[in-house]
Amino acid sequence: MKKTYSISDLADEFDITTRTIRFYEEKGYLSPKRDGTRRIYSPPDRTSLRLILRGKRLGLSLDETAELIRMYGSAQGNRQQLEKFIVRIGEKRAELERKQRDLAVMLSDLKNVEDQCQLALAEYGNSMNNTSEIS
Amino acid sequence: MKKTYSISDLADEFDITTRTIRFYEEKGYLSPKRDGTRRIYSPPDRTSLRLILRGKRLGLSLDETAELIRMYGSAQGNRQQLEKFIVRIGEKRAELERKQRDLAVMLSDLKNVEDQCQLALAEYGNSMNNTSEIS
DNA sequence: CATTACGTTTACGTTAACGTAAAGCATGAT
DNA sequence: ATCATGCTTTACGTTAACGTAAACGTAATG
Repeated sequence: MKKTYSISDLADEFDITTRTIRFYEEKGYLSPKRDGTRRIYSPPDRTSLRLILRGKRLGLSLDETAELIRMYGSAQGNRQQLEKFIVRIGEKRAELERKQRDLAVMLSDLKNVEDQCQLALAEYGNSMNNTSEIS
Repeated sequence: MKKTYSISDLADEFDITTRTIRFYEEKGYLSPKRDGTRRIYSPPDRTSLRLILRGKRLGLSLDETAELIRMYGSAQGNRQQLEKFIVRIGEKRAELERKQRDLAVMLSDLKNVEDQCQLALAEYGNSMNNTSEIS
């Protein structure tokens, strides 16, 4: 049950073009196997792609996302390296947590606007009811 | 107490260049008053800039952010317009909520890596203690 | 009064992240 | 056999969001 995917399988699944997938490979963010000349994607390849697209949705650059993906892979090294690594993780987390706060504020603002709209709509509903009662 | 800001006041405060601020104006996302030829920014101008930068951090395009800013301003119009508007708000909210989920997953993944690192570091700490006890 | 600091406009340059098109190979269906 | 389908490489084009530089105005300061 070693499932594999063609390039358009993935393109369809993630709603992107094959050009995009080839571009990611060209830049070194994907390295699928080949069947002759054709690209064969494994489940890990698929996961990498998903992570890339997730980062993209959050406004990370491909390089930033690639760094995160590398981070997921390995928590190894000597003490010095580990300590530096933890600092780096902390920076990334701070960045993501700021995005989280930004998002919370935007969603709250948006909800306020939505409530205002609903109120205005309710007014329309009332006048409609009134006029329909009058007529 | 009608506070105003120069272009470099805002550039310093938000840690961007004056070029960036002029670019936003050139594209119609800001419209400061003028003192002769010099740009004078009001608190609302400053707020607009903050909203733009917030959107940018979340990976929104300037146009998308501008649409959000327009949304904040006005919940008016006839019933048809209000209904369309609410649908549009719902779409935006869905998009932002997806970002929220993406962020939660990334932060969780990052925390796992961090924990692994801490564990590895603790190992180093133990062997250090051991060797120091031995020596 | 020359320098320093801050502002202005105009305009060409740059980078990331793809889009688009051309030209060709392989394979299964009609 | 040829037609459609799906894959390939190569390569030039495009857009957003600024960077960078030139050339200039103005106002305070040593």
